[in-house]
Amino acid sequence: MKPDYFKEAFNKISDEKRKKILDAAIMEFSERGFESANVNNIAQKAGISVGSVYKYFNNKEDLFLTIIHFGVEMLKRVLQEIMQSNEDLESRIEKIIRAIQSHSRGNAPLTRLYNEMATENRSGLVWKIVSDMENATAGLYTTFIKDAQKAGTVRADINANLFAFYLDNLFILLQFSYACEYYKERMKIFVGEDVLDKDELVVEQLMKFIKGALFMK
Amino acid sequence: MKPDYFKEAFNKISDEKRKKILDAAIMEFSERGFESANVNNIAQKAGISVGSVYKYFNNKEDLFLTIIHFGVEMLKRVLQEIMQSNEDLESRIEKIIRAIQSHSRGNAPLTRLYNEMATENRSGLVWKIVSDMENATAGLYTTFIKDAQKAGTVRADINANLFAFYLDNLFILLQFSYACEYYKERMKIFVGEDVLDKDELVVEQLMKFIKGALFMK
Amino acid sequence: MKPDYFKEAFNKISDEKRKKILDAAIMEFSERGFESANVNNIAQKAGISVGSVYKYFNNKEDLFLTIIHFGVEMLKRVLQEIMQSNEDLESRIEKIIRAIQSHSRGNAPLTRLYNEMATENRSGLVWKIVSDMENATAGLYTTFIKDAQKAGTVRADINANLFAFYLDNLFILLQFSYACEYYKERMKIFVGEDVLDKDELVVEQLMKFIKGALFMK
Amino acid sequence: MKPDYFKEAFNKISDEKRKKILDAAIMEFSERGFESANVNNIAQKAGISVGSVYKYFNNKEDLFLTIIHFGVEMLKRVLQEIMQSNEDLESRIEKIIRAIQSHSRGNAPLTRLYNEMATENRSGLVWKIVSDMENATAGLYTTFIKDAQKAGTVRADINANLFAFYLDNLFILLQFSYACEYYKERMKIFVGEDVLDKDELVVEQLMKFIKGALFMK
DNA sequence: AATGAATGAGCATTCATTCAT
DNA sequence: TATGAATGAATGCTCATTCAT
Repeated sequence: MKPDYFKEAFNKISDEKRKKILDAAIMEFSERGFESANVNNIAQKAGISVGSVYKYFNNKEDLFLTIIHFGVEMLKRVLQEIMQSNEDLESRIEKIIRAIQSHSRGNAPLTRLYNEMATENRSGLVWKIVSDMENATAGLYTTFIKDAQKAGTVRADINANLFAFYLDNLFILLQFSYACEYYKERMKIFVGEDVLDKDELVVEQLMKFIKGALFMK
Repeated sequence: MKPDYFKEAFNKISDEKRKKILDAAIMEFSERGFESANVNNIAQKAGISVGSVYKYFNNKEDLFLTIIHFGVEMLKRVLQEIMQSNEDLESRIEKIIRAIQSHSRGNAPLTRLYNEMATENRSGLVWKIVSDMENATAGLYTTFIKDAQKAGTVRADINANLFAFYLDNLFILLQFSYACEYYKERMKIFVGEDVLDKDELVVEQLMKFIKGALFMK
Repeated sequence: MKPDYFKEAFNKISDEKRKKILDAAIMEFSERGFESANVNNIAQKAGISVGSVYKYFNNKEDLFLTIIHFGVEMLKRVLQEIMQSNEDLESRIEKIIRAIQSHSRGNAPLTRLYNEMATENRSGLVWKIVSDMENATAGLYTTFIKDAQKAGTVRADINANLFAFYLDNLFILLQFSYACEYYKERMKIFVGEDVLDKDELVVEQLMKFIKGALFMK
Repeated sequence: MKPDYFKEAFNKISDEKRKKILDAAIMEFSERGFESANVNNIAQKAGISVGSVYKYFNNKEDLFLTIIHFGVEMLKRVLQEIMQSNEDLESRIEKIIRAIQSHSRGNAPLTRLYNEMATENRSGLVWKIVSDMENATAGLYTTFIKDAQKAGTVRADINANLFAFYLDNLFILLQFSYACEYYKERMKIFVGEDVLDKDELVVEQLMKFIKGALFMK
């Protein structure tokens, strides 16, 4: 019933303090990776003592999981906002792409963490946190595609589950391409050094790619 | 002129020994990540002494880079083989997808390493190794799409660079989905627990997705 | 402005603890030399953890430099006390000789360190610490000799700088002869096995040697 | 009966090879000290294999002792040559001073080794090698002084043993001052930056110092 | 509740020495 | 006899975690 990875004490502190701790941890983990991240550093950056960190979290891993949880919740909110609107699938997809551009740029460290986490050799625990978001996402995308198939806008000869999967794959790598050094460089190689100044082109072409894949002609 | 990250001595040992060392390192690095990987463990698994490891490599990082280099070369070879065939774009894409399925399953640790590496906070060095493969891939895909556009099989109203990019994005995440725990779980959520037994379906649907995106109707 | 080679934390601990650490380090370094000295040993001897050693000092070298600094400061104090007295040159020299006898015996490990340090292949850093003491000593001796030349007690036909140098050379080797195994054995060969029980004779004869060299007849 | 620290095999190799090995060892030991000296390096510099080093010497320490032995023998020869001449004490002392200047400059690494060795925390073994030279030196100096006392050139009111000791102390530190970085810097502080260009002055003043100490007026 | 000094297990790396060839 | 690849014990240093204040 307490799906959290922090102790009661972390709930009781001021929002400001909590934010400072989360921000410090996000920066440290995203800059140095889980192993190299230094708990003492995080405490210092957050302006609290190490002792306090361990009053709020059982260990380094739980602090990491809390951050992940926090990031996932933020992403969830962004997605839900888009998904709750009453537009057609095409508009929603375009909105998601634009949201990815602004969110992964504005929350680059958090996005890098998502990449980090997917690598992490502690997947088991991480998975518990992320799975329900993936579940939600998967369900939503699949449902929308199925609905659109019934409505006749999306072609009927495709497997909605797999198409939802491929769609989300495109979204995930786009996210990384705006936030993670490695994928950013890779995108530049594919598209050109100035790709980061051509958001509109990226959206337009990705929409063409997806529409071609999904929709009736 | 010496693009390698190992010492002369590593060249002189038997192929069998070299393989044992590379395998041990691949396992350790892919299982635990760069930081947590233990050089003494690698030596033990490889059946040699730590001292020998340092006779072959200057340090842990160089051992890691050698592994990456090795993995990249292997991937290159797989791709080149496919690309040099004289088939049309559609067949080639299908071949790539099938190659991804078998290669990322057969070389899961190596593939996990690719994910690991893209995360690594030592991107600078890693990038030097991987960038030329990315360059080659990007060039090839883009050229093929442009040629197909001229030939009239691929629609003319798209930006070849970006489409090549999206295509490769799909490939990369497919790779991870067969090799990395996290992405494997995610794929199961999207497609179903038995997805790993449905390779043919995955290929067929991905082909539909891509063909819809690329080709004329 | 902070001419010290230790961290703030080393200032904050109790005098007793600080002394235990310095003593342990002096013993280890003087017994085994810089390279062979074992930081873990020092920690154990001092009754603290290795981690603490590194809370107090950035590294082994800084610990060594701190010890040297400490030894130099102690020597400085001994010399200054003697030099500030209002006696004539002859009395002062005799006092120095006696001070050397008691100080190098009472602080043998520290004195051995001085020898060690003069050898050390890290002279650069060490020199920064010791040079100001050497400067002070050189200046003092030279000035005193010049003054005595003006006063007519020391002969006028000598170069004060060089005579000060030779004087200090005698002092330094006397120091080593009471503290370092090698030089102690050598002294026994020159003077006899019982030389360590004949402090008065050593003083008396060294005074004769120096007075003959310096003073008018 | 075999007062050497090397194996038979070292006797059998060519003079040239032996010299290369000794030179390489002298350089390495004097540059880096006993602990930091690297046997593999020495072998490489000498153009032989490590295996061979261990064919010639039982271990690193014996190699070190052999070097010391070699250095001592060389010094002995220099001294004996001077001492066998038929001059008076004063001339001989001057000759020794000049010999120190040229020898410690010409064989700086060897001289540094002498300093190194006196520090070494393996004094026991070292002492066995050096003691007979010290014995010889001590005996010679003392005898000469006693003879000169009988002849009436050196004052009768001094202890020949102690004066010989002080004399040799001056010689030893002069040696170091020309060969060891630390003592060289110290000499510059006492005498001036250009002291190394003023050999004549150094001799002249040291002669004055010693003559004042020893001789009748 | 908060602090931060203290702990000590853990790991990368070096190098004297051995021994199969 | 000579080689040099192989060994593995040894050690400086880091950092997650604890706990006395």
